[in-house]
Amino acid sequence: MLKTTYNPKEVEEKIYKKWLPYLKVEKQKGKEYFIALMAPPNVTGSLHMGHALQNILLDILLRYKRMIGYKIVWLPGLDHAGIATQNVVEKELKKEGLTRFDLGREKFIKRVWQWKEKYGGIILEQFKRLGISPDWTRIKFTMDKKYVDWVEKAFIEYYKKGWVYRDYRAINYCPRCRTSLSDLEIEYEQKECYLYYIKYPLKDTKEYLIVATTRPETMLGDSALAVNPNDQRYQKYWGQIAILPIVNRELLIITDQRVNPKFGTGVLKVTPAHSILDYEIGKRHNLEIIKVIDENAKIINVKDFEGLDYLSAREKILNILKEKSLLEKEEKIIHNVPYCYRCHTEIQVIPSQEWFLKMSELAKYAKQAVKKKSVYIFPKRFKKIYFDWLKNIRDWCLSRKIWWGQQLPVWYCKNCENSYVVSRKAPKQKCKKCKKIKWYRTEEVFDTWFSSALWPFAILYTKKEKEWYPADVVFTARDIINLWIARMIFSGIFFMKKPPFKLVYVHPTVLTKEGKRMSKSLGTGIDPLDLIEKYGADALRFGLTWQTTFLQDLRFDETNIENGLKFANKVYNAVRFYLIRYPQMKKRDGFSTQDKKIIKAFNATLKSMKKNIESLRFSEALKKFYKFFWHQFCDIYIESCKEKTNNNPEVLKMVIVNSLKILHPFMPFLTEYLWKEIGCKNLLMLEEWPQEI
RNA sequence: GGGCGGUUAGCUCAGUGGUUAGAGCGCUUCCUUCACAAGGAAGAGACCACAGGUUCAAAUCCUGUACCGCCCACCA
Repeated sequence: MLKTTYNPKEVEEKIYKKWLPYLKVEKQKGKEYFIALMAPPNVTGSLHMGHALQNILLDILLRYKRMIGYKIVWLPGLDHAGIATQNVVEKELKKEGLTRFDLGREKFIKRVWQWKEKYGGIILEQFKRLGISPDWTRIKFTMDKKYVDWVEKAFIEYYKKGWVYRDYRAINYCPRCRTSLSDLEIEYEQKECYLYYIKYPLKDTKEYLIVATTRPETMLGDSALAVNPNDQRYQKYWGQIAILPIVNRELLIITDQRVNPKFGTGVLKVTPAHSILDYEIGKRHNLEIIKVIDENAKIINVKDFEGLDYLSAREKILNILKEKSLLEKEEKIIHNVPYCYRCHTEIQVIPSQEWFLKMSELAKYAKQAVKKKSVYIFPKRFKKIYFDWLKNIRDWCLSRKIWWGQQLPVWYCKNCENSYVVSRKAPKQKCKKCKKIKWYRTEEVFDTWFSSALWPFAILYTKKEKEWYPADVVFTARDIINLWIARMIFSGIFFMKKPPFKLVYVHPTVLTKEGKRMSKSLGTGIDPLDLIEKYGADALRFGLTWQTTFLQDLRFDETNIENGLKFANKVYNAVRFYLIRYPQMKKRDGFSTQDKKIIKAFNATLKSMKKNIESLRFSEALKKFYKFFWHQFCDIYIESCKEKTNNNPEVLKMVIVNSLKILHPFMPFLTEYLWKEIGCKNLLMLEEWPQEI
C-alpha cells in the first residue's frame, strides 16, 4: 500500500540504478540512431542551473525520441578546461606556499592529473542526479590519448594547408594566468576612467598635436601618430615629425583609414606593441614594435621607468607631463576595459610569439553552412550573433603559455631562435640554421576551445562510434555560440566534410528572480542540488521546463519547482486512487459520457504534446499535460468515478497507463516508480510512446 | 554608434489581427471520514510601458519615445 505522500528521495537513486544498464547505446531497441551532443562540462566545474536546464531539456527530447523508436546516442564527457583547471590547482598549491614554477612543468601536470582523478568526476555524478540518460559507459575526456591525437592531427592538417603560422604580434595577455588569450576569452566591463589629452610637440616648431588616451603609460612605446586621411583638420601635418614627450623619440605623422576622427582629437598615438588596432596600423606602415610592458604588466626597456607597475608608471608619466605643461586636460569618460574571462584580471596587450590559425576560409565554411541551412540555429535570431562574429573575424591565436592542455606538436631548435618543425614525433632532420639536430618540444599548449571545436568527431574512438557523425542536435547556451558552436561547425566541415550537427537549440540563460546573473562569487547562485534535495529531481525538471521560453533569459522562480513537487504528488495520488478503486469498479462494455470526454481530451493532449516536443516547445507540452491531467482528469473524471457512475474502469486504467508514458520524458523518476506500482514489469523508459486511445 | 530581445495581474510568464486578455504562485471566502490540505469549490486582482498611426476590429501590425538586458563596432 502506497503512503499518501510522494517522497522523491526514497525512489530516485534506486530508479537511476535500474536505468543504468539500459543507457548503453547497444542496449536500446530502436532501429535508427538519434544522436545528440553533450556540452562537456569543465572538469573543475560543479553543477549549476545552466547545466541543469540544458541537460534536462535535451533529456526530455531524447527520452521522447527513445520512446518513439530511436536508438539514442548521447555521449557524456569532460573538458580539461586548460586555464580554469590550472588556476584551481595553482590555488591549491598556493595554500602550501608553492607556485607552479616551484614544481616545474612535469610535476605540476602530474599534480593536475591527480586532481582530476580525485575531483574530476564529481560534476558527472551530479549530472546523474538530474535523471538524464546518456551512455555512461562512454565518458570522453579532451585529454584522452585518442582525443589528443586528434588535436595534434588537426593542427598539423591546418599547418599543411598553410593556415597555421607563427607570428610576433600584439595579443591579449592575462598577467595573472600568464598566457595569451583569444578575443573571445576577454570580457569588457564598463568603467569610469579618465581620457587624458596629451600634447605632442612638432619638431622644429612651437606647434603641437593633442592626442587623447586612456592609457598614457603606453606612450613609451609609441612609434607614430596617425590621423584619418579624410580628416581635413590635420591634412597639413601629414608627413611631419612629432616629438614623443619624455622619451624624445621622433614620430612620423601618418594617415590610416582606421583612425576614428570622432574619438578624442582625432589624432591617434600608434603603439604597435600594446594595442591590437595599432599593431594592424603599424604593420601596414612598417612601424617598429616597441615593447615597453612585459608579461608582469611592468614597464621594461625604458630608462627611469624600468620595473614600474603599469599603474605607477601612468602616475609618474602624468606628473611629468603636468610639470612640463604637456597635459592639456583630463576628461571623465565611461569606457570598456578588458578583463580575463577566467580570473577577471585586467588584460594587457603585449607583443608575443604565438601560433595563429588563418580564419578567412574557415569562416566562409561556417557562414555557408548556416546560410544554406545545413545547420539550423534556433531560435533563428541567434544567427545574428554568429554572423557578426564571422564577419569581423580575426585570425585565431591558438597557443597558450600555460602548462595544462594538449601540447603543440611543434619543436624548436635549442641553438637557433625562430627555427622550428611541426611534427608529432621528434624531428630527425637538421636545423636549417645551425645544421644540428637539437630539437625540443614546445611547452606551449592549445587553446582549450581548439580542442572543444573537434568534440563532435574526436570523441568517436571506435569503428562503430565513428558512424555517429554527424549528430542531430546540440543544445547550448548563447554565450558559447561563437566560442564553441561556430568553431565546431567549421572544424567539422574541414575535417569530416560535413557539419557536425543539424540543429543548434539555444536555450535561455538562467538568471535570478530579480534578473541578476547567477554567480557563486556574488552569492546569487542557486545550487540545483539543493533544489533536488528539497523537492526532488522531477520537481526541478518540471519547474525549469515550465519556465523555459524562447527568450534570451529565464528568471528563475522557485515556486515553479515547488509546484513540480505538488504535481508529482497529484499524479502519485491519482495512481493511488486507481489502485484502490479500479478493482472495485464494475466491468462493463461501452463508454459513459465522461469516458468519451476524457478519451477525447487525452487524445488531444497526446497530439499536442507530440507536436510541441518536436518543435522544442517543451514548456508548452508540459503545460498541456498538466492542465489535462490535473483539471480534466483529476478534477472532473476521477471525481465522476466517485459518484454513482457507469464509467468504464478500463478507461480509467488506459488514461493512467498512457499518462505515465507521456509524462515520462518530463518526470522520469516518478513515472518509472509508479509504472512498477501499477504492475508493469518492464522499464517505462523503454516503452513505446502511445497511440491515440 | 549599429543591431537584437523584453516591458501584460503583487511575483514569474502565456497570449503571434477577431467574443467578457489567460496560467502557476500569492491573496480573500468557504469545504477536512471516503486518492491527494502538497487537496477541492468560489472569488478579487490588468486603462496589456508611453505617444501617435493602419484597420470594421490592435496586447498582437507600423512609426517614434523611455527604461531593462544582450550582441557587434576603428571602445586609442
